[in-house]
Amino acid sequence: MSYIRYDVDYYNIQHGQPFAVPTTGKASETSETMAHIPTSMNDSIGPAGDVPGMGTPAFSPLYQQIKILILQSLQAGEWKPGEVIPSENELAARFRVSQGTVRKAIDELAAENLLVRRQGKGTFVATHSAQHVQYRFLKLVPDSGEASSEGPTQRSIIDCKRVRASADIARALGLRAGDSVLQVRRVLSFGGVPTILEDLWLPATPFKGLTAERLADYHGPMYALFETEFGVRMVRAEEKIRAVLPDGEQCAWLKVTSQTPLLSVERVAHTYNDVPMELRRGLYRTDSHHYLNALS
Amino acid sequence: MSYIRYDVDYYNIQHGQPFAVPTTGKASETSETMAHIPTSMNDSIGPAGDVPGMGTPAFSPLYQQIKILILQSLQAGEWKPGEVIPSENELAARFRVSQGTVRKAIDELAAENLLVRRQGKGTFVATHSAQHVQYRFLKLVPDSGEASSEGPTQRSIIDCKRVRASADIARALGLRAGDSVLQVRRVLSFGGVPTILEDLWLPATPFKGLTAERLADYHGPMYALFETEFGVRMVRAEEKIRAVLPDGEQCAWLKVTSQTPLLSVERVAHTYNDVPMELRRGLYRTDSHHYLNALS
DNA sequence: CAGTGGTCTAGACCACCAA
DNA sequence: TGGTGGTCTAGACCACTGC
Repeated sequence: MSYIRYDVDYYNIQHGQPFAVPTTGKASETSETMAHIPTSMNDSIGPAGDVPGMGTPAFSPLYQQIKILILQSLQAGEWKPGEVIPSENELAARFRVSQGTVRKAIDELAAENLLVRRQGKGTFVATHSAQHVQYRFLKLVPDSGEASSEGPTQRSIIDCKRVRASADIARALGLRAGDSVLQVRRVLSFGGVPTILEDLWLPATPFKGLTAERLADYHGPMYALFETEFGVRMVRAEEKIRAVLPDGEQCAWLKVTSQTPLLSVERVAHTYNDVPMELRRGLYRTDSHHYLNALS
Repeated sequence: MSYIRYDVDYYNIQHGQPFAVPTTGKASETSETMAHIPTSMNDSIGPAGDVPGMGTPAFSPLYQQIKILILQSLQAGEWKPGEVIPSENELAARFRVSQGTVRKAIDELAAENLLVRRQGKGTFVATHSAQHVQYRFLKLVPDSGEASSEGPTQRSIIDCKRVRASADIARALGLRAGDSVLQVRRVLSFGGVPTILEDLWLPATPFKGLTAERLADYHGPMYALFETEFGVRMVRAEEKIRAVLPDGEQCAWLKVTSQTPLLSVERVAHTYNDVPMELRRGLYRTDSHHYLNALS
């Protein structure tokens, strides 16, 4: 019951007292920072399935609330990918909590790969541009040796057009069938061998202005382009993998026969708050590469 | 170098009384906690872990050392799968560190799925037997609905024999070619449809006494059997996935044509300390199932 | 009710980095 | 040298579980 005090939203809604107060007293009585929390974050706080009014305390630890506040700042673009965020002490002062509580919030965000800590330097917003995390979502690796030993990666954009979403594409992206989406097709080649054929669909609104030319001109991961040009940061994804045989057109692009089994990889990528922002259907040749997955 | 004072006294580990001791004077004067270590234990202390001549890259935080100690107890079977381990306070007393340090060690072990915390009850050794974590390593899921909606899972052991390891199997298991291994073949069917054909190889020594009959009699995940009958706990694994076409025998077992593309999933599973203990080659039908992978 | 894990705080010191 | 994250401690209180 007394822990309710730590739940910013809940308390805010019910009593209009918009800040967290330690039960052991002695904390300051005013908090400007907590005061401008938008009430729109109701939906994302607390354990799911909690129905207010029935005495169920929507208990959410302080550090979780801090985590959400940081998440909102990330989402709002207060700190951009690759930039430093304020130090733990600064954030602690801003949120009127101890440094240890901020630390725990950042720990979780770092564990989810949204932030990257660097001792002595600060905490940075994760990016798809950084050299050592390029192609974070691509699990296809060469059978032998390092990625660099196979020669350069070539990207060629085949197509980028505006189409109406079919039912399944709309469903995956949280749109309505017929809504406008961008459809991109490209081929990735490793050491001159076409290895990946991808079709991807993006909601037209956030990606307004994306063209095949811009895609072709950009050197670096596509997700890095999305970050810098459209402010869309892919944060999480899930893939459904099957074995398939290619149709005639696919054979041509990948230069394989119609009897060559391929991996079909359907990926849905999400931004913050699990909002789906991309559907991608890839065909992977696995004659000299394999999909590598770690289980733990 | 200065942090070496936190290094654990390995002499005492051997005698069942592991604890951390200060080895440099400077900090221990200001550390009351460390100061109340009985002097009777201090006299057995050497310059622990400090390798003369080389630099000192051997910096390991206290909680990492505690983590290793807990790991060793797990490995030694001091606590068995499904059992509770001592409470944080008990472990803190045993290792002569604060409860918070033990907590951080356990946090990491829980993040690696070696331990499971349950508020109010204790911390438990993870197991493959538990209902809600069954088939932790199996990522093949039905295309629609829940696993239970597809009818029962049938396991049939086709074969279990002792063979000499080929070069590649020996390499994967850290053995020498020609070493004795157990080879098991089985089929998993879902709702009557044969879906997974697996060959797996186990080092013969730790699995001495495993027979097809024992495998067939056991109801539950194979990894649970390994735990309870052979004391081998699989903790981590990695899979290499390809698309392939089956040969004649494989077609027969899976009841598919030779033109049906299948997922080839090669898994190496490891026990504690990353020791490989199983090589498994699976063929998955993906006509009504798919391999589901979460990226983050 | 006692015991367990979970949260929060405060303060100290260490390792790392850049200026 | 000062600032940042990283480690460690101590003590308080809360939430959950089972007797």
